[in-house]
Amino acid sequence: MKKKIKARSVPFSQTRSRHASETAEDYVEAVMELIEEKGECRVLDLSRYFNVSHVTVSRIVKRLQDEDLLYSKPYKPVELTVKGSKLAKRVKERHLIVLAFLTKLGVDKANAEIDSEGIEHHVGSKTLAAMKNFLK
Amino acid sequence: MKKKIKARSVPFSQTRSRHASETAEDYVEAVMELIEEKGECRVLDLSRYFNVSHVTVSRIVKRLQDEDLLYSKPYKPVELTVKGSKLAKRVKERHLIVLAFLTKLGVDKANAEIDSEGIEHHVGSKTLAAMKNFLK
DNA sequence: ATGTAAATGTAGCAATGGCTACGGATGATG
DNA sequence: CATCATCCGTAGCCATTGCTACATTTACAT
Repeated sequence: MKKKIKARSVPFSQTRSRHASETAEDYVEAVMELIEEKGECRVLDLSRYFNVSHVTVSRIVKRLQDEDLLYSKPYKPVELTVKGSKLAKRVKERHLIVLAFLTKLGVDKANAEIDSEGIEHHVGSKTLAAMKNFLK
Repeated sequence: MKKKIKARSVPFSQTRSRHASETAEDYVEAVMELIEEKGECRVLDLSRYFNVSHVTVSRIVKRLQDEDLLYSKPYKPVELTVKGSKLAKRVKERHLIVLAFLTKLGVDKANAEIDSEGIEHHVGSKTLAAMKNFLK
């Protein structure tokens, strides 16, 4: 009599690990932008960028160092590893595509920027390709 | 000499509270779907749906009861409050629009389902309107 | 060279969402 | 009405991401 419960489509994307990956993507992207903008990226730059305390930033930076995405010595600027730099480029490119896509769809700049920051982490390769295609 | 750090566009969407809202949206939507599908929604139905343990579900259900979105008595099915039901309807409608949108964009069904579940939480009213317009 | 302000680190707390292990409640079946 | 499988709650652990308060380091100015 029981109906089988349809499991959701992303069985292994447990919330916690998915969120940790999103954080990593946000941070490497921010570090790359900040280095481009002002030559270096300090913990406080990141805390202002994300509107969180420097404590939160420094703990996350530590974790991303363990994941070989960032590196920095105490009291020194944060830099990207080769791996982090590659990830940052992919993330930024994806972000720009999503932003351009929403804009072309007719969303105003302010809302396109807000929504693209949330949406970008969930755009898979197929959806990204479809967006690129729409932009042509 | 210092450049001003451009704060990100969503200053108050701190990661933690944003994630808690997404969880609420996912749960009310799931409860509504499960009640439609099989007449009632048990904790174990939700744990199978989300692929998490029943303990995780029951803690989240408790929190959402405090937020007046769900209610249930011990060992009884989970039900939606009026507030939860309204939220669920909005969320489901938005979900369906995002799914239809991605499909019309040319994304295959499987990927459209996966991505829409992540994207839906970040689609603001302006973007949603643009998607609806595209569907016409 | 020294002192001070700014930047960063450390300690420790809370909320959220994962888990296992265990025990109590419910309901169907004999 | 007793038993047993299933369902659910509780206890207690961990990780992540918030925070405040306090300590330390750095760097610049005098």
